[in-house]
Amino acid sequence: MHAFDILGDPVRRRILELLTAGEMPAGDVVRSVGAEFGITQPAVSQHLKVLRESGFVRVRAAGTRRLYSLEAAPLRDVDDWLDPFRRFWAPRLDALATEIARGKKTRREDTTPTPHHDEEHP
Amino acid sequence: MHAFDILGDPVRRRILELLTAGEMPAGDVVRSVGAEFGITQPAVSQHLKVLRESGFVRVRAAGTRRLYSLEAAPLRDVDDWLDPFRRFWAPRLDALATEIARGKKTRREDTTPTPHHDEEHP
DNA sequence: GACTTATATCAAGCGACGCTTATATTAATG
DNA sequence: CATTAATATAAGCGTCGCTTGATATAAGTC
Repeated sequence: MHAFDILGDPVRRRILELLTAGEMPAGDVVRSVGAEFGITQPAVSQHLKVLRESGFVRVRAAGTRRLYSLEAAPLRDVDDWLDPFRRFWAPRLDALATEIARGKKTRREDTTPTPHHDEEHP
Repeated sequence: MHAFDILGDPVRRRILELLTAGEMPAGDVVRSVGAEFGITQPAVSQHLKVLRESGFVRVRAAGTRRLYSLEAAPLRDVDDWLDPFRRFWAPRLDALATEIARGKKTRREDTTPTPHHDEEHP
């Protein structure tokens, strides 16, 4: 299942946002998200499973609790996918800043951008 | 329909990637994507419709042709959604660089990040 | 104006996904 | 050891999105 399919679901997006605050037991996620979306415990648990199997989150057992935490990699992939599109709104010049900011490997030999659509119709 | 739902489909993602090269007639998209995914003209046309109605692309008529081009806004929204997660992989320090790079409006009063999971259970 | 080209729309089928209820599993607790 | 708490799994069902085949629209061409 592709990363974007995972993020297609609002419940899953919300779960990821929640985990931004740090590790959290499944029960807390269930209460929070369950209340917000009006869905049951199994429903949330299944979303957690999807997030687990797609590598978006990690689990750690603590007694009967399951502590979930964010896993950066898949989201980073999404971020990378966005890369070719950034030039459509990034102010230019900052190309370098972006490189630095996002810790780029190599990419881009600075071909003149040519943003889309150039009216020349008669 | 949420931006991530739009991007959930691989055909639509490919179309957007194609349009990265600039404005392109529907027919070209049909041939390119159609061949790559083995789908018909109506299929592609409907994906274009979805992209149109969700604001990911813009159309311009030129005779019987329809010239499609990228629209940055929705992708930018996705980029913005990723923001709270960036600290999970961005090397820190670059916070400033990122701001510059991504042309941030205001956001973030620089609260100490505190990346996830902090064990303190009794 | 008939014909072709380019593209959109419609109707229908199918499959996948998410939700629910019920139940299983495993750990803590008395 | 029986019971409760926390979480996961199973089975069934409805819905929704994707694709196809057929058709509509509209602009160029002869």
